[in-house]
Amino acid sequence: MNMSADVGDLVQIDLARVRATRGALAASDSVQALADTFSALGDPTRVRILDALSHGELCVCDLAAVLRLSQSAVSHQLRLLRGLRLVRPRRDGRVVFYSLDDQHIMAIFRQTLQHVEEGRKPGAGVREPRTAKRAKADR
Amino acid sequence: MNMSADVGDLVQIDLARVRATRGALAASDSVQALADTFSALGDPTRVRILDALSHGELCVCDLAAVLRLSQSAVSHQLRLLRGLRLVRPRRDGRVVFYSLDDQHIMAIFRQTLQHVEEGRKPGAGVREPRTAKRAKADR
DNA sequence: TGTTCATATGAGCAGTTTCTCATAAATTAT
DNA sequence: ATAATTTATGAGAAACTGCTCATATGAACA
Repeated sequence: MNMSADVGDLVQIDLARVRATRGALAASDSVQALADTFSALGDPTRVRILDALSHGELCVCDLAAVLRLSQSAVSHQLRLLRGLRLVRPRRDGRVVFYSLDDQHIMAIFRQTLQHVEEGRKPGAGVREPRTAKRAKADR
Repeated sequence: MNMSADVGDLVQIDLARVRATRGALAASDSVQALADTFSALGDPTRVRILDALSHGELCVCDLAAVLRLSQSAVSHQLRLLRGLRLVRPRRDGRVVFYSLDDQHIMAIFRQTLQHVEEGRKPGAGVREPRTAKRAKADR
């Protein structure tokens, strides 16, 4: 284990800037919360679930049909999304309807899509066609 | 392999709603792009990198010092973020400075934090303290 | 009460991820 | 050129993810 750049190692580190930046960092609570949430959004299946629900509530059963996934897979994912309050259940008899729990999410989708589109613009040629994530993507 | 709810299985599926919703789903390109991007944001280390860079550009070396990570780890993560055009490199001699490549990201961070805060509000008691993601979180 | 339908959950496998170590590549200075 | 410094990358280990299968739980109805 060699943390390489513990401030103090005599590398060419701009100590002033390092300390200043450190002082301005977000609380680790916030960092963790952000990562948890994005992590939940960082899966095609869950994006599709949220996208589907954005058009209105659906029961687990219909949701599975819409996305052509097994009921079990959908249920597992819903539990995760529920835990992060991204979706909300409403029981009606033996059926459970799910809906988006927070309109922020769709706004975030929109903005993120904007970021993505931004990249496909004429100007700057794409340096690296995103090989890294593609792996997971094409699974 | 039992896709359970292929439309046609005679379960209690609302065929009309299923088909309607299907027609309104986002293109799989967009879904994939969203998932790829969120996936990149869904890791504490990368969130911290972006947060640090949001205060101004930093060379790899300083960034590693700020976050107390190895140079190698930072470099690997930067490659990933670069691939998704979340950060951009600028070479100056043998040093490479990285900066945020898109202001959208900080806006997305802000909105996502809003979502998170929303949950900590007085009203609705937290049903499930986010056990699922905690695992990864506490790694 | 017992059966049926809808949803939830536990276990386990196959594929990914992220880190570390070792080493290559790039750039400046001697 | 050679050495020194900074960044990039490949390989491999340990941990994590998302799916399926099997089964439990919950609600409605005979």
